Amino acid sequence: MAAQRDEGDEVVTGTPTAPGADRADGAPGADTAEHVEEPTALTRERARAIPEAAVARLAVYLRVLSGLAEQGVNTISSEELANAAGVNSAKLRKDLSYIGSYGTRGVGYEVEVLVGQIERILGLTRKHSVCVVGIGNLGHALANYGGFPGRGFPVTALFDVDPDLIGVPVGGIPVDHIDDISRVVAEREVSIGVIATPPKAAQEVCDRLVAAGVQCILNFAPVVLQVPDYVEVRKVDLAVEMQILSFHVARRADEATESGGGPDLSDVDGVVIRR
Amino acid sequence: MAAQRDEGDEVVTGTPTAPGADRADGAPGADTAEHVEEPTALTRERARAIPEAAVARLAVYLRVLSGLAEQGVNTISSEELANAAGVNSAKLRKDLSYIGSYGTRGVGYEVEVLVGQIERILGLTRKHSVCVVGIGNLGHALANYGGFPGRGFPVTALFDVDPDLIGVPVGGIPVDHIDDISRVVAEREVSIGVIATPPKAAQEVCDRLVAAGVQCILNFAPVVLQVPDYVEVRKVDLAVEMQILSFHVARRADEATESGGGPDLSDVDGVVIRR
DNA sequence: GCAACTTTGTGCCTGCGTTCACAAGCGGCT
DNA sequence: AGCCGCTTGTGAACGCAGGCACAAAGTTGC
Ligand SMILES: NC(=O)c1ccc[n+]([C@@H]2O[C@H](COP(=O)([O-])OP(=O)(O)OC[C@H]3O[C@@H](n4cnc5c(N)ncnc54)[C@H](O)[C@@H]3O)[C@@H](O)[C@H]2O)c1
Ligand SMILES: NC(=O)c1ccc[n+]([C@@H]2O[C@H](COP(=O)([O-])OP(=O)(O)OC[C@H]3O[C@@H](n4cnc5c(N)ncnc54)[C@H](O)[C@@H]3O)[C@@H](O)[C@H]2O)c1
Repeated sequence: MAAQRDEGDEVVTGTPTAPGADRADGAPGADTAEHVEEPTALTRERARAIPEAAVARLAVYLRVLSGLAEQGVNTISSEELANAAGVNSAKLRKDLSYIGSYGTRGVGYEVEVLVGQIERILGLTRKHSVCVVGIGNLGHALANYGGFPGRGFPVTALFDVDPDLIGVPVGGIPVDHIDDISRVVAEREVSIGVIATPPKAAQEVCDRLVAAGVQCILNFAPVVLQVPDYVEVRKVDLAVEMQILSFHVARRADEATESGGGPDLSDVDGVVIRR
Repeated sequence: MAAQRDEGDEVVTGTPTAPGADRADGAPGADTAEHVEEPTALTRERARAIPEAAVARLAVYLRVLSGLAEQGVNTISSEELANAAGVNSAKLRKDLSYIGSYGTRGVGYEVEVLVGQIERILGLTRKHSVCVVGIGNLGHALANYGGFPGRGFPVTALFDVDPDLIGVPVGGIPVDHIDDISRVVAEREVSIGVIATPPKAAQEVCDRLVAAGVQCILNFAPVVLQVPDYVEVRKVDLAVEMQILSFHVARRADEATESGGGPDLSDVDGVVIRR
């Protein structure tokens, strides 16, 4: 594991991890003892010193930066970039500091350098082959979408169970039967699986993907998938998004109601306070 | 009057989340009866005190509970429900406690009651009319999707600029021209707008939605939208999701490398350091 | 070469969200 | 009726993320 270091040499001095993260109290859990990890082990295991929230933002910065690069912009300050990305500039600088120090004080960041570094951290220097399972409404849209290949995520395999779809090319790629998933996934070195099947089939499809060796899954079906620890799942749940928006609508209506007598809805209050 | 300005000046557009989070609600439980406070104020405050993360989970619980209700399940414990929803049971109980105390100690929660209460909090007792702008690949999928109406989010309007699409029904609804957006949105009382146009058109479409009175937006285009404070935006960014997965792939490969000590290994590395 | 200015990188504080652990409450069993 | 075991609801601790503010570090101008 020798410390391999890239061109960027310097290495950020660790960040978080307070040394004295020991448990203060003396009373360990009564029931489940579990295992407590200790700093050293934890340190290595958690090579992910980068908070996931920061990773998500890095992806956004990357997009903004790519756009700037195309426009011929060479350097940009944290203030400007933060503005374009819709975040606080201090947060942006902190996010960037997780990946190293690539800025020049008094000047800003070199767009190209930042693009390169973020891509490196996000693992975009490799291509990540993607497969889509369930070529219905959504699956078709995904297969036809041109935005993925351009960003290093070529869709290389499509699966379904519908006999009418098997063999038919969608977005240039012929649909394979789900039963061939293991073989095809191995052949095309698929590393990310996208689930766009009806909810009922999602868990089974997920299991098959995992069995085929896929360790990263993006799930569009509105179900909670059960997977082994080593598999990473992200979900896109439109119904949940809608409901969150609905919650805000309700909140807003609630506040408005307060001043003006609302129509009939009376149930809004009563949220209550019981204790 | 839209009050929407673009990048030109620094609008700042406050942080995306938590608009006026200055509240330092002090007494959550308030079991001390002595300090009497006005129910109204507290009610409202209480309501808005639900963390957004909890709202998102409530939506998930709701789905699980709805499924259980259909299966004829009457009661369920926090442990079971937490399991089904993929969260920690303590967290689940705390989430539920935000909306009131509807459980029975020693027994659990009555499914129907919980469903009703969560729906109330999420504002699902009203229908929220949805419009989709940009009827391309994704827009078609969304328009054809049957899952929204069933959950209280009927899609009632579709917009595009492509003359070939105008008037053509998709999923039973004829596509209107974007220029008619204000009128149509008002007529059909649209409260949620979905943006599925190419990135370049997204900000403009967003501005039009806002001008038309839509205060909740779900954005699929990979751009950071600028909106007035009172508008709630949620985004679904597939590229970002992919990149987060990619990050995990890279990290994993990194860890593997560590033990194996691969010779050539590519560039992925040096992600972190810490000491 | 020095001073004034700009912008980064980060220590520190604050606040939120998560998790633990347990008293309180409820039903059932004896 | 009273006890026992189960499950809720929540106070409290903890850890992480966000944001401020400033020293460090670099640039530009004189
Ligand atoms: N269409 C949307 O806009 C939309 C929006 C939000 C969520 N979703 C979710 O995405 C998923 C797909 O939606 P859709 O509208 O494309 O559905 P769809 O019914 O149009 O397509 C589903 C496809 O999956 C295939 N399929 C079924 N079982 C399968 C299996 N075991 N293995 C492989 N393929 C299988 C079907 O043959 C079909 O082609 C659903 O879970 C839906 O809830 C869709
Ligand atoms: N298709 C996917 O699976 C997918 C996946 C991720 C993200 N996205 C994003 O979703 C958006 C839509 O993707 P798509 O594949 O459906 O694109 P698309 O090109 O198929 O469709 C875009 C539609 O928007 C319409 N349009 C263009 N300008 C408009 C305007 N000013 N007002 C109204 N309508 C306008 C076009 O006429 C077209 O019908 C894009 O931003 C894309 O990046 C799509």
